[in-house]
Amino acid sequence: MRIATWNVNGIRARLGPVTDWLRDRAPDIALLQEIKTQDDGFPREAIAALGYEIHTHGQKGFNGVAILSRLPVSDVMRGLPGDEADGQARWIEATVTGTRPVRVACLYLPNGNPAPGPKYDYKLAWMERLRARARAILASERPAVLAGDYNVIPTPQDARRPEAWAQDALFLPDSRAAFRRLEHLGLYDAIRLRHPDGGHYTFWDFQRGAWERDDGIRIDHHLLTPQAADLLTDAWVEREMRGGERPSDHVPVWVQLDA
DNA sequence: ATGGTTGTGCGACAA
Repeated sequence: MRIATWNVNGIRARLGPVTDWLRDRAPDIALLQEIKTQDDGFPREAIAALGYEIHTHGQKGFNGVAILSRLPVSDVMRGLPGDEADGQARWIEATVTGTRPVRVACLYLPNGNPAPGPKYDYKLAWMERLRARARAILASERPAVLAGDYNVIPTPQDARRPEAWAQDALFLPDSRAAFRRLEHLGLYDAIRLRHPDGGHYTFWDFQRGAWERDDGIRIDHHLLTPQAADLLTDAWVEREMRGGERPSDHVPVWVQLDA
């Protein structure tokens, strides 16, 4: 079972690249963030025609997440629990069954800039809700993958120029500490497990020639329960997608599980 | 210090 997460930065603007990618790379499961459309605006036909079941949690103009799967999907849950008043579409979760069932969550963690301020407060509160949900998923003692745009640079080796991010919500000490708290529950960062060398950036800003300078950061992650980590056979970043036609500012990040 | 770019949707705002 191969699972890819990709912040597409607008599914309608990216429909060509996304359908080409689904056809060429054929992920079993694709977890998309920032679809930037309501559910009824999602281009279902073009993607369903490639053999994918589609489950969306959309929002007008901003945010929005989706699960695309060539394998059977069950028990879909929309919205991160813990705040009934939160209307932002940043979480969808489901069970996908290959040779065995895997619980998969697709998340778009708040950016949090500018920090300090209400947006940063929302980010940290959201991460605390994520921790509660992760704890419940871990308690099932089953294979589960929590993947998406975490908007957190976990360590200095995850940025080409860490000093440039010192005051940014993606790298502030409280953001990194909250990410570590997730890991300390017993979740494993798949790219870190397979590639402890650093680099492996997943995002390059559209501005200032960031891609041409390889001025990247690693903010898109797969966090695995121990039962999923036991099944992990590979993890990689599809870096070359950033140089393609009409790219997103993020690239796909993959895991392969023996499941 | 500022401005640089992209997407949504048509004026800002988010990133």
